[in-house]
Amino acid sequence: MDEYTASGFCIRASRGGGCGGGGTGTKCGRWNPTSEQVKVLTELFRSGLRTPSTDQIQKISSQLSFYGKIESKNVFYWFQNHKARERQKRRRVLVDDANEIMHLHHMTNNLSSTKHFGEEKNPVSETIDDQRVIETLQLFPLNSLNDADSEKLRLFSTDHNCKENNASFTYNIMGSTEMDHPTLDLRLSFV
Amino acid sequence: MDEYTASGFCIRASRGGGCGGGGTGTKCGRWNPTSEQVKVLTELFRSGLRTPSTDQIQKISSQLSFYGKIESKNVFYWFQNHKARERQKRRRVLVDDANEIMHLHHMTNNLSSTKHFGEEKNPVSETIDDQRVIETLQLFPLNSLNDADSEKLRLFSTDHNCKENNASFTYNIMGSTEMDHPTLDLRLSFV
DNA sequence: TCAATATGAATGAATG
DNA sequence: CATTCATTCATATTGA
Repeated sequence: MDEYTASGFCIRASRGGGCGGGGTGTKCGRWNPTSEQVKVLTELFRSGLRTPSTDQIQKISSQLSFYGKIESKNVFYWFQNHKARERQKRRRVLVDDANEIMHLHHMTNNLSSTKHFGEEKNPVSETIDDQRVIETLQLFPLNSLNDADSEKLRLFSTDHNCKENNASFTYNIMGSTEMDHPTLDLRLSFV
Repeated sequence: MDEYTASGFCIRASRGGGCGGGGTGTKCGRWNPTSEQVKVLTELFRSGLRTPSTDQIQKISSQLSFYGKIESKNVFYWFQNHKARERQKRRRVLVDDANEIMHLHHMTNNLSSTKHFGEEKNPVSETIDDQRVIETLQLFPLNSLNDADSEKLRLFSTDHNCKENNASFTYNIMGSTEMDHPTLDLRLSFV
């Protein structure tokens, strides 16, 4: 459940508060890496370092302290976060790309080449002409779900045969008083 | 032009805002959610969804891409931000209430000792009296960690005494064009 | 035009 | 290693 872990309180004082001592004018609170520090860390990461050992962390921290205040734990966390986030990013990008391809597939199937005009768009990547894609999708008539879209039909069907089959993500037309779009079936989201 | 009057000192080079690395637009523009997308997300949130799992995020994103360009990342951030900001708001309200109660407390203390209600702290949350907790924690020595964290102890609380111990520094001046600082000898890091 | 605000994006620091 | 939270940065939007 939403048990709030009785944990981390951020104990930070306000800006410029105590934190005492600091000769380098370091702000109390969390580590604020210097651009040089980030540069070096990134370089290390790029060179293949992922999970530095304690010794390596110590050394790196020691060296990076040349550019500003730093602790070993900062280095440790930096690598942890960097690694995790790169992994996340990769995962999400992959899925997103798959989705986009699916959408483009649908689009081209539906529109059937009514877009020759303006074709001089740079085909470098699918990300360049975002606007166009967005417009296209937005203009895409929601009612034009003809039988060709078997998949979409299935997705948008108010059918409720997907009780425990979490594999299928179904829509559930809500009251539809003036809802011009299908809504997510929230029940499935809490499985 | 970019005069940051109050906060200023944004010395960090390109952290954060960078449009690097396969972001949404891949150009510096950030995701601009459609009203339908926002509507659906808000509905999900209102229905109790706070931290969707990765799968849920991907599904939501996939479905919302029907209304416009969107990435999993956007859904992820949306929920993070929404949740955090609701929490912020609530916390502020709580603090305000606490202050008010304190005021009332003072007043009623002067008047009489009628403070029977409100005595039982609701165990729901530990954040009721932030001020008090914060003060306590700040005074807390922070050394009282149990041996369960021996590993972390060894790593975290040992150094950060970045003195002039540069004897062990190993510099490797790279033939960089305008590198005004010494660089880490990466070879040391991979031993 | 320029502020204040809302909000998308990022990241440091944890926790399990 | 994954997930989460607090905080901060940056920008789009909006109001005066």
